Amino acid sequence: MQEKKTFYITTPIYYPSAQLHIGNTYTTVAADTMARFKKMTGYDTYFLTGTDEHGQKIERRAQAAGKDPQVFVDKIVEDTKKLWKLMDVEYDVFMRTTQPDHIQAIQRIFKRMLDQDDIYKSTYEGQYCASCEAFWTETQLNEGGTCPDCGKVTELVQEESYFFRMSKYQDWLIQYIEDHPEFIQPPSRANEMLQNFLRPGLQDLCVSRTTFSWGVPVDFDPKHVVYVWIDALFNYVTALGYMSEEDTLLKRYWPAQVQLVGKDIVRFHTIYWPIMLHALGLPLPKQVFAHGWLLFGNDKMSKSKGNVVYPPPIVARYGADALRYYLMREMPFGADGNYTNRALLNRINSDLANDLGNLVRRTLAMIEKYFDGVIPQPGIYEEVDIALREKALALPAAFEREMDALQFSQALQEVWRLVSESNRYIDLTQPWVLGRDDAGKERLKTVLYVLAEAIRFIGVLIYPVMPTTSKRIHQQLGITQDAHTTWDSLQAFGALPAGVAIQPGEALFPRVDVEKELAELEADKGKEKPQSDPVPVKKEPAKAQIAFDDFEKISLKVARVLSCEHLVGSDKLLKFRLSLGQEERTVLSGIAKYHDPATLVGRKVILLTNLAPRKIRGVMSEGMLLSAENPDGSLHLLFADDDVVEGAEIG
RNA sequence: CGCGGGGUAGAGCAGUUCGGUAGCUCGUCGGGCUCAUAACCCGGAGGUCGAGGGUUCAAGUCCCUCCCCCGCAACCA
Repeated sequence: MQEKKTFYITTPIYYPSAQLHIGNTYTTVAADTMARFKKMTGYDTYFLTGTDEHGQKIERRAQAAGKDPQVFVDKIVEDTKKLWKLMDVEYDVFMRTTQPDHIQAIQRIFKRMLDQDDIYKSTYEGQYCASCEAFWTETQLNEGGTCPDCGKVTELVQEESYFFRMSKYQDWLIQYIEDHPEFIQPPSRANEMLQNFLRPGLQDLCVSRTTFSWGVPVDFDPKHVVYVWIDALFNYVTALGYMSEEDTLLKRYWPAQVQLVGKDIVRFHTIYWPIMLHALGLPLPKQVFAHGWLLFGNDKMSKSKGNVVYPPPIVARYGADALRYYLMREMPFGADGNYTNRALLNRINSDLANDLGNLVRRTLAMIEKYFDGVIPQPGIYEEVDIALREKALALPAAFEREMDALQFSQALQEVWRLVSESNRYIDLTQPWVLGRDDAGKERLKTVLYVLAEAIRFIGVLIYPVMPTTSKRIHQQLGITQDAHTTWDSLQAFGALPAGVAIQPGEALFPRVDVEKELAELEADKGKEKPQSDPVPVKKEPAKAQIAFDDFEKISLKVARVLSCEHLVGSDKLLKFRLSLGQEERTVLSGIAKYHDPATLVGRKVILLTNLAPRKIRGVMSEGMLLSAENPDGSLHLLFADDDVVEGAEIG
């Protein structure tokens, strides 16, 4: 049996000191897209993501929260996994540096480095801020030598530390980078490393700490813990069983084909990491790809600026696929990009709703209309048909070329060329004219088949980026066999089975009202508490099922607000005078904080009319107004359409 | 001279490796079509390609000088 080619891809392991945001999501979705693509094209694929859970910052955060560090990170890890699930990220392994097997492997690695004299014990000297318990370099300090974090005066402190002999390997690495231009991508990053760090000369790297204890203990010198460089970077191989008894995965997948990193951690992944791998006799990853950052508008995302974007509210509104598409399409991978809600919404409307969604819908609608929803058997291909067919057949190669270069945006652009061409094809062939007579209908069979087949191609190609939409498209085309949705099925134009009933469903991507959505997203953000659960859904135990008879006991009616005012002596209550047509009632409602009474007069509201009357603050309230409660506790009155007559029964 | 990235139509970007009529998306204006999610298709307007100088038959693209913006200090992608 022939061995499949392997493809190992990693994201950085994230630091779980706070909720992950859209930047982390960007990297991870990119890795997922790549992994799905490689899997689809026949590679034996392995995809790693995870969390780097040690270090002083987490130790302090946990302390501040009054929690054990492990408990603290467990919670964030749980949220992180939920986020990946929400984003349809299918990793093969979620690596955590607090796993026992990792800890043991790190201890062995540390010992081995010491034994072969790559690590030595010495003292670390630096400016230390006692308040922050952190070392700073001279250049990091404020003018006057104060701590950049808290502004207090720092002191020169010595700490016993283990050091890795980076300098020993620097010439080897310079040579390696020069000999392997593909190793660091984009190439400008390689320049940066060579100019700034490698050529000026590397300093030996401090690889242990004694100032905190939340880390992998150095087993032969227990007052030290292994510092992040070794602890975190080596996860990429300990996850495969390096330094354990079971290392078949390591043999199978290492070296990685691609390691994705943000531009801020390029140095660690292209200098320290390769040197340490080399020192241990391991091969280097084929490529370290540094992508840019997602900026908000032109600003850095920053909690203090209040512009950090979190995916869950976006996914809740538009679905994971829309966000995945935007992230992969909007900016070239490698350069910085801007995230704006407006750009996202515009992409959803133009690319997804207008171009793709509408193409699918209009095609299916015509198959429905002219052939009773059954995909027709094509006849002889004419010139226009052949032109579209050739474009479709040429697509996979172009797509693969761009994907292999991690140019997701370009790859999608290629697919959208076929989307456009297909829309154009409809204009050229004018199916609605063909449908008018029998002669035209023969020709129409071919036209609609060609269209449906082009859509099948599109469905297959978008799978890595939009897995759900891909499936929906194929479902709507009535495809039931997986063989018709594989990469190999794109070798021939015509795999779509004729004579099968299509299954038209909901619009793939409904158009959105940009201005309205922008306002609502903005409102969502105000209510959202970034430190809280990323899925801002209050989980209350579901109420027990009721019988219809139970519902029948309730009388809901539409009422018109005749007057509304603050109830004197209460800051919560509004006093309503309501008309139900035949009768009028007085009702109190505890929504004064969220509604201005003046704006409510004349509105149609929903009243629970048969609730037992109750005296509140001396006023008899005859019923209850329905309102909705947001997760933040705010209350919003529910309104009925103006067309509804007052007194109308609701049921 | 610290290092890197960038300055191209109203907006967002590609094109610069290996000089040869300035391109894409959105927006805008006009037309077409009516199968479709007011969607789709065609066409137009709109740019001294940051400034100046140089090389060349020819420069957004090569060379020199200068100006401006952004990162390298993070919420660490």
